[in-house]
Amino acid sequence: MPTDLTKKVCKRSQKRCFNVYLLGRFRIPKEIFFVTWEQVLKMRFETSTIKDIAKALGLSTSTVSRALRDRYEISEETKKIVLAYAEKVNYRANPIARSLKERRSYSIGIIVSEIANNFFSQVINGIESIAYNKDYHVIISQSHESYKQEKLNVEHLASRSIDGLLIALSSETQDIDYLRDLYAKGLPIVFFDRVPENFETHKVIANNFKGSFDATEHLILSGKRVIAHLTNSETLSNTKERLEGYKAALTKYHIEFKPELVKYCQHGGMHSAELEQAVKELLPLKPDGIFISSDRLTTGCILALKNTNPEVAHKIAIAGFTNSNLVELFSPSLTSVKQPAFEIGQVATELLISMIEAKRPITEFETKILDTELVRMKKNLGNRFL
Amino acid sequence: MPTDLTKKVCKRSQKRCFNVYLLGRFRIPKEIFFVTWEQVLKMRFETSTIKDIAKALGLSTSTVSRALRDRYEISEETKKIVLAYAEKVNYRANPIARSLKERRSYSIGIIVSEIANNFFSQVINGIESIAYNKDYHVIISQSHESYKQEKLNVEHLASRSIDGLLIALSSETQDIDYLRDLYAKGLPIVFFDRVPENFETHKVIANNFKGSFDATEHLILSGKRVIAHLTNSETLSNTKERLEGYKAALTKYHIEFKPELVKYCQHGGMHSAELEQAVKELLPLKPDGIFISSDRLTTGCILALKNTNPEVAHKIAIAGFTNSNLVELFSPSLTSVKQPAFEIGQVATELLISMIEAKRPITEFETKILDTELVRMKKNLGNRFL
DNA sequence: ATTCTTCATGCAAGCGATTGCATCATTTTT
DNA sequence: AAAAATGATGCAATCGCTTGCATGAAGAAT
Repeated sequence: MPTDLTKKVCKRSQKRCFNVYLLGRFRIPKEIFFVTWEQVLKMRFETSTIKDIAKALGLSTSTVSRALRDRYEISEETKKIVLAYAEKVNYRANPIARSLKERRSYSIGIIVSEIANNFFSQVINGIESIAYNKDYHVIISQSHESYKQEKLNVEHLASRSIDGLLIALSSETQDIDYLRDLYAKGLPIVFFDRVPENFETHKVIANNFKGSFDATEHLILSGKRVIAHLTNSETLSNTKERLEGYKAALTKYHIEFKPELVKYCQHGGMHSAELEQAVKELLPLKPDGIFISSDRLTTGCILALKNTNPEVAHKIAIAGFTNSNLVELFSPSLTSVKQPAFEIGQVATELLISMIEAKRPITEFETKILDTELVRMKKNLGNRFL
Repeated sequence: MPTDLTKKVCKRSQKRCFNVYLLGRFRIPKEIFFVTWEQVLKMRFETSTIKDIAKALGLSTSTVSRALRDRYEISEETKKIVLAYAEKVNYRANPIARSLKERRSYSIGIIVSEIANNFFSQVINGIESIAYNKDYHVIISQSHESYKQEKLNVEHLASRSIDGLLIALSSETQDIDYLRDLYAKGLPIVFFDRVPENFETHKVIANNFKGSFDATEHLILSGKRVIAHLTNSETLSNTKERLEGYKAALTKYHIEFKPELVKYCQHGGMHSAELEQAVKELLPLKPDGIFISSDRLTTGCILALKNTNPEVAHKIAIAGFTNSNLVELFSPSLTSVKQPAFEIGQVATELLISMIEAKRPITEFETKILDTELVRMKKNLGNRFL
């Protein structure tokens, strides 16, 4: 790629010729330019390689490689020399070369709907805490709750040779055959938060049933009787589980379950119109409490309430899943169900890495269920500042 | 790595022997196991390579490679055949191999303090929007406002052969020599939001001066006269610029600048104690307005106010930098300065990619300044629901 | 007809690291 | 003393892809 060279233009086709390099009118010895360009490339990140060390120490590259990896074949003495020299020249193994040779990249892919979502960013922190310790890198992608985007990202990651995948499905996703394909080809996958049925692998979720039960029960115990339920796409695993928790609490207190009080949001609250519509449909039923089943929906619903019906916004008790650390700032205030996001990330990562590093195919899979925490609304606070 | 083999234990040293493989008591022909293991590795991600295509089509790998890359040397006919076949077998170039050969990875590193911060997650969305289009991958790392972590992450990324780096410095960072080193070695770097002085490269920032001026002026025009300023680490570029904007607004309205009304938070509000301390020191000065200069500080300060001095929290007017999309939910409500986060990400990425792909060293650098937006508090809303 | 261009393709050398096996000197065992 | 085992190291192939250059055929220019 000798940019200093004029390439001759072919008279016939008017395209640039190849194999013919001109400097002015003279054919020139290419070496001059090639060497220059090569040097430029070499200079860029002039890091020492195993070869350099080998040459400097009068050893072979294999010996150096083995010494660096602390293999038993190499004598202690040699190891010491190699290690010392490597340290001196600040040698870093080229991870790309290693990946090529070892057919793995020491990186794991993460797919979440939005990193801006508190729950997911906390999960990611959990993932990183484990991954970095075990010397894995993480590559984060966002699906923005779109199936198409999700699939694209996963395939992009797969082509980048990730060693494993951690994924929370988008609210749109129904068809996970593309994941099955990759899984069948040997890509370890661990699902978290939003997990599919009929997919035999490790999964990590919050105790959605209990979280919902607790939140709903809390509303009931505060005297609410007409409790609506605003929730995510019907297809998501946690939507179902949370609905069950809600129902169970109603049952326990002998409150009749009314399907019309349940509203699903296909896009998980990505569009505010969706939420406003749901709120609009719900209000005529005069709910005195709403239980909301996801982070984005919770904040979105309060916003929608405030925007469309400010006069009732403060009269309806709200309990919802959210990992926002700003809940205390919200007005109207609410009771929140916090998922153990950080831990979910940690556990999922541990499972994934165990799969990646397993010597032989795994046949036993677990679904880990971690408890949620109910953070009750500070009652007085809520009123004092109203 | 033939795991099916028992390695004989050396009687002398009690270590496992090498070069000697046993199956039960018999020395066995190693090939059997090696082949098996190789096959397992092969099977994992059984993707077709250029070699496979070449063999199937009776061409050389060079021709296939060139055809796939649409080089002019190859005839249209051959290209068509190769492309069709590649499509058929769903060929994907191995990016690792390509990276090794080309000495670049087609990925760019991002360092932010927290992805959970709305500003940064929006920046990241902007970065992705450009990067993915140009076929670059992004790798996100968080410094958590720690210098040590930041340096570690940058070096980790660099060793992963990123092609370029987008970075917003942590609030702790003072010494950027490690970045200078990498830059000198040829790593393109673009700074955004928190940029260093004396570093000749592209930078992208918000118009911090004007943003601060506007916010402060807004407070003044609402009748406030004792306006405190809560801000980030004194060393950050935007801290200085925002302070200047604040001062300029005071000057314009003939309000005396009082240094004691300015409080710096070294850790950018990562520790709530830091904020509570600042609030505690500020309140005795009886401010009737506070201008806060960063996302995390803004929310953190309101929280601290509410927690420590709920009785005054609603009496002090607050204006602050924040990109939170939940501002409308906050109580007390506030006036916010929104940075053009998405655009900052886009512009920074475009600049970075232009550096990466530049044919020759760049000597002219730009600092792009994008305008902020002032979102005024909804006055009635603020009161009606109090 | 001869020489020069133009086109199309293949050869082979890397990129940096890993690793099976050969080699050889040195024990240890029989 | 001969045979076997051990210990330390090097050779060379390989991962998948890119690319400078050689090659050889066909067409154009002289």
